Amino acid sequence: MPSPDSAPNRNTRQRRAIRDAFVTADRPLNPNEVLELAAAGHEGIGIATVYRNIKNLVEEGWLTTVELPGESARYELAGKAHHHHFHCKQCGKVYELSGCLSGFKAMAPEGFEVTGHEVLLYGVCRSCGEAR
Amino acid sequence: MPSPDSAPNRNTRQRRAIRDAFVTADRPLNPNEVLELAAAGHEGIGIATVYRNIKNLVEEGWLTTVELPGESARYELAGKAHHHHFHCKQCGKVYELSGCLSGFKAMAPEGFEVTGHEVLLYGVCRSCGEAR
DNA sequence: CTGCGTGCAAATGCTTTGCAAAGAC
DNA sequence: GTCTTTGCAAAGCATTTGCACGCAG
Repeated sequence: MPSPDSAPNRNTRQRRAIRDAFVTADRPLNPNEVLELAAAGHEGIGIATVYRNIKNLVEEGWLTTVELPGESARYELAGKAHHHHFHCKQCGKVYELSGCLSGFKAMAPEGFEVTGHEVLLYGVCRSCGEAR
Repeated sequence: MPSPDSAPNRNTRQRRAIRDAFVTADRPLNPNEVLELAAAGHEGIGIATVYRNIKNLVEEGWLTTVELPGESARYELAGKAHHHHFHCKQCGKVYELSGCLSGFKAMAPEGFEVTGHEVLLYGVCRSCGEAR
């Protein structure tokens, strides 16, 4: 065992399909969405494989976890600029927002050190709004 | 069935214990914390009963749900003013904040209707910061 | 008394894991 | 050929539900 880390990480058909799903979708996906997207073009792919690869890609730093209150975890491509998300109450999809607000540190009481924040907007996305 | 709603809602020892737990703790609790707190002074109480009563109290409007990313749902007394939460990375406790920011609507793209938002601050709370 | 509420255990849904077989290199 | 990855099915957890008994009203 030379280097302590360095996962071999073979380039299988399934792993390729999963990565493609994220690149193509370009929005946070949960394991189930990944399964559907990855299984779409290709033949069958197991849900366990999806979970294993996602965990793997997160450890590699290729994906980051997006946790929304009350939802199961989703994942998106890592390396994007600081951003937050919009959750459509109608279709359930999650979109990425750009930009952010400042002044969060002022919300905490004295003596509390703020090291990060999370913002989530709820509402109706454009396609759902137009459809109504 | 005269009135369509109006749950009879009997005042049992267990329900009293659960309500006490929330009043005493005065911070968001998850079902497991409720179980421990409610079971503390009194004799045994079932986890199923905790879940059933929490769901009940939420429907009644006595509790509201507090969903934190990556955590199981917590609940707190309803009727408080609009506020957000602070999650201490050290001790894991969740605190209530007062105040809020404005300008969230501007974060969404055109065509997206924003009906609500959620803010969560992460960091180190006062007691953990002092202890260091 | 009359039923609602409780407790237990079984059911459920999502995620993880064990193991033998298939595939990457 | 060797060693990782897959697929299936079983195991784990947290939460929910069915059912018979117990307690509140």
